[in-house]
Amino acid sequence: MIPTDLIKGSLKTIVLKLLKENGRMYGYEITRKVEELTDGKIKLTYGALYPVLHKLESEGVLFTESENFNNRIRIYYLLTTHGHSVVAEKIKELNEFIESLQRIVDTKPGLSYA
Amino acid sequence: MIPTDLIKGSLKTIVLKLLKENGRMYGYEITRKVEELTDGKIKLTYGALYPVLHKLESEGVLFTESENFNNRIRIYYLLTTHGHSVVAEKIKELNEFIESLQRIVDTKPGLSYA
DNA sequence: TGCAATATATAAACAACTTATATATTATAT
DNA sequence: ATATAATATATAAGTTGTTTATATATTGCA
Repeated sequence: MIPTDLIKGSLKTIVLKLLKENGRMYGYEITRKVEELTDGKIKLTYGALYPVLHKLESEGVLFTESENFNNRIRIYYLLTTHGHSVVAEKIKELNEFIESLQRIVDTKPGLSYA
Repeated sequence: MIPTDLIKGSLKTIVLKLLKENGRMYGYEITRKVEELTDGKIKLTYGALYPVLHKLESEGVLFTESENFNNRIRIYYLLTTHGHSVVAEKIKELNEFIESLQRIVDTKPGLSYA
């Protein structure tokens, strides 16, 4: 419903925010959660999600815990100590972004009816 | 202040919304207006803005009017008839996106304090 | 005289995402 | 029995889009 190009830049922050909230999550779970929170309006693709998770891991923002669940491997992602401070900053930026977008979109369409 | 990667996907919609609002604008004016509306938090780069404007023109969403102002050429961009219906759709999508982001960011950080 | 602001534009390099593909298990429906 | 959907992770090629650097030119201010 919401075109993917709108979501692009926010993907990293969304992932970090969810991990902060839920302690630890695996990839598939993250996509489900985002769909649930947005009534199916935002659907993350794995081709975008996994590279982001791997990159955040290589940057020391996340670390993983592998577990066996019903003969399937589940890779949980968790925030590192450093990751916790990164999330706080990212969420602040996202809030500023949301505010800025609202100011742009909410401006009245001219006072033509006044 | 707001990292550019957050803005990326919304650039097109922001430009279209401003053109709808102001009738016609030139590139430099668009960057000024966005800075003004967001207290300097969003700064568009020309390397991103002009390709977007040119693409929208080639798609028939915008058309241009060149004028001479103080010996400088100003290229005004305006919405075509088709462009007007595109903007309406884009703004709707952006509003849905903003709502979705808010739902993700506003969820309580666990009921750990309840 | 030089710097900042105004004004548009392109190109090379880089980053990021989409689409397609591969693999494997479990549950549900037919 | 068999097929399909859901669960689950991952990579690669191709495409798209952005950053950074660069070019050009005028006006106003110090």
